[in-house]
Formats: sequence, structure tokens, C-alpha cells
Amino acid sequence: MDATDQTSAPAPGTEALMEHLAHAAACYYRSFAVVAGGQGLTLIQGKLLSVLERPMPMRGLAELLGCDASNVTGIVDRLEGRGLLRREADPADRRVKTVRLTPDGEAAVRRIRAEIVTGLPGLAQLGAEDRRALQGLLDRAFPRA
Amino acid sequence: MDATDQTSAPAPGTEALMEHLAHAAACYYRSFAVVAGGQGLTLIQGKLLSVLERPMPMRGLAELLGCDASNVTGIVDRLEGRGLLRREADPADRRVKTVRLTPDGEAAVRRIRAEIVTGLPGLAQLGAEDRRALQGLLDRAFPRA
DNA sequence: CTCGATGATTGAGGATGTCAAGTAATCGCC
DNA sequence: GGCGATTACTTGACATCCTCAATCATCGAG
Repeated sequence: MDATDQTSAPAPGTEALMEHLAHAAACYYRSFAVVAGGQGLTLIQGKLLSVLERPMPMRGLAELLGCDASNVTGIVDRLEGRGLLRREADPADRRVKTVRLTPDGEAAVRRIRAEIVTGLPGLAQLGAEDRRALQGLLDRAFPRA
Repeated sequence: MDATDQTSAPAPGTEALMEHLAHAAACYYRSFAVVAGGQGLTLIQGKLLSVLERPMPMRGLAELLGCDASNVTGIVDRLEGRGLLRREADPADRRVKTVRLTPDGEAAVRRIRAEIVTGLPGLAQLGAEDRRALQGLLDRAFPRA
């Protein structure tokens, strides 16, 4: 609806597609926040725990979460204070601290994974065919590496 | 990859689909944050402005953003201090303050909308057919009302 | 061994978020 | 009209998130 869209409007609906995407992302994060909140966790705390299926150094967490390393220090502090994860020394490099979920932390992640689906009823109603299609499209729209 | 997946695996790929969704949402918000940051705005400030295509009371903003009304007060304070929006009195209800974008605010929103696409190159490469399919699937997975 | 780079932490400072309390105005009901 | 309940917004207190600059310890290359 503007003058010079010649640069970036080769196909119709880009604007609308972005809005749908924004809505989907908002729904996902809202549900995640509610589920995490049910465990007394903030969204970012839940995200950090979810990412820790395998132990990982602080640095790796910062990159995965897309924030500064000093930020991770504080978040891990609070989660460690609650006994949901531990900092372990890396024998190969004494600068590195490997972060690992405790059994309590693993239980929290399992609960989050289980509940996040129920918070998104529309997703659960998609048939197997639609799920495959959606997953494939997301994979192409947001490639992994 | 654990013992008892029988409890929550009614359909194939639910777990994987959630991961793809998480990845897509993370990509979208990361790009949005970068674009907003380019204007000296935080993610939530950019979101609030984007939502203001039509003027809206504070209450409506709080509901749309999914946060407490007192939180909106602070965010709107900062944006008003920068001249990106205004608070107007509602003649029909003197309790209500209607928030409206200034021309500068509208320009900021236009810039964000224009740049957000370039931050998601995978999306731009989707053909018209795929975009329609993706939009339709998102619409069913995350219904509007 | 020395020097530069890296992993993690700390402290300062701003932004976000919730909750409880308070003010002002509206609405429902008599 | 008048009165209580509700609603819209703000304020203050407080925890969390987030970035930046600086620091310390360690690693790796020359």
C-alpha cells in the first residue's frame, strides 16, 4: 500500500505473512511463559533449562540464548540456587564451567515440555499431514545452520 | 530419546514440531530485536509501536502485549519522552488515555516493517505457493480469536 | 616464557515485569 | 440524585533481565 515497493514485493502477502508469524511467535512465547510461570520460573529461565538437554559451558548458553555472557551468569546463579542445575569444572579447560541439569531440573523440563502442548490447542488439532507440511515450511523459512 | 515416550507421543513429530516452532519464534524475535535496536528501541518498545496502527487505550495495549497495565505506563512514558507517541484524553471517558503514534512514531514503524523482512532471508526465498500454505497452516495452528 | 585471546564474573545502570495501593471517573442500582 | 462497586491509569517497591566496561584466571601460539 505504499509507493515504491518494487524492491521487496515480488510476491503477494509478505506483509500479511509477517503478521501471522508475529502472532504465532507471540502465542508460542505466551504459552511458554505461562507454563514456566506455573513452575515458578520466568520465560528465560525455562528456555535456559530446556536448552540444557546436554551439559554445556556458559559461553554456549549465551550464544544459544543470544545474550551477553554476563547475563547468563545471573540466570544460572538463580537456577543453581534453586537446585535445578549445577556448575561443574571442565577438566580439559579450567576456565570453562560446564552447566548440567540436576534431576529436579530434568523434571522441570519434562513438565514444561508436557504442558506447552496443552497451551496450544490449535497445534494439537493439526493432522499428521499438516504437521509434516508445517515443519517442512518452517525448516525452509528458518534454516537451522 | 528416553524410556517412556508412550505417554505423550500420540502423533508422530509433536516433539520435533515444537522444536521447529521454538526455533522459528526465536529467529523472528531475534531479528525483530536487532531491527528495533537499530532504531535505539528495545524489542518491547518496537512491538508496542507496531501494535499502534490505530490509536488504542493503555488497557488495550496491556492486553495485546500480555502484561500488566502498570508496565505499559513505563514503556509508554519512555516512548512519549522520545516523541514517538502521544497520550490523548478520551472525550467519552475521562479515565481513558488514548495512545496515538506521532509522525516520527509512524516512520519508525515503517522502518521496522521494511527491515524485518531482510533479517529473515529464508522467508523471502519462499515462493508464493509456500507462503500461502505457511500462512494457512499458521492460521489454523494459532487461530486469531 | 611472554603475549594476546578466551571463559567467566563483577558492578553500574537502564529496562522490563509483577504486585499492592491509591486516585479519578464511570456504571448500576435504588 | 446519590452511593457502592468497578474500571483505567498511575505510583512505589522490588526482583529480574540485559548490556557494557573492567577484572581475573587460564589457554595457546610463537
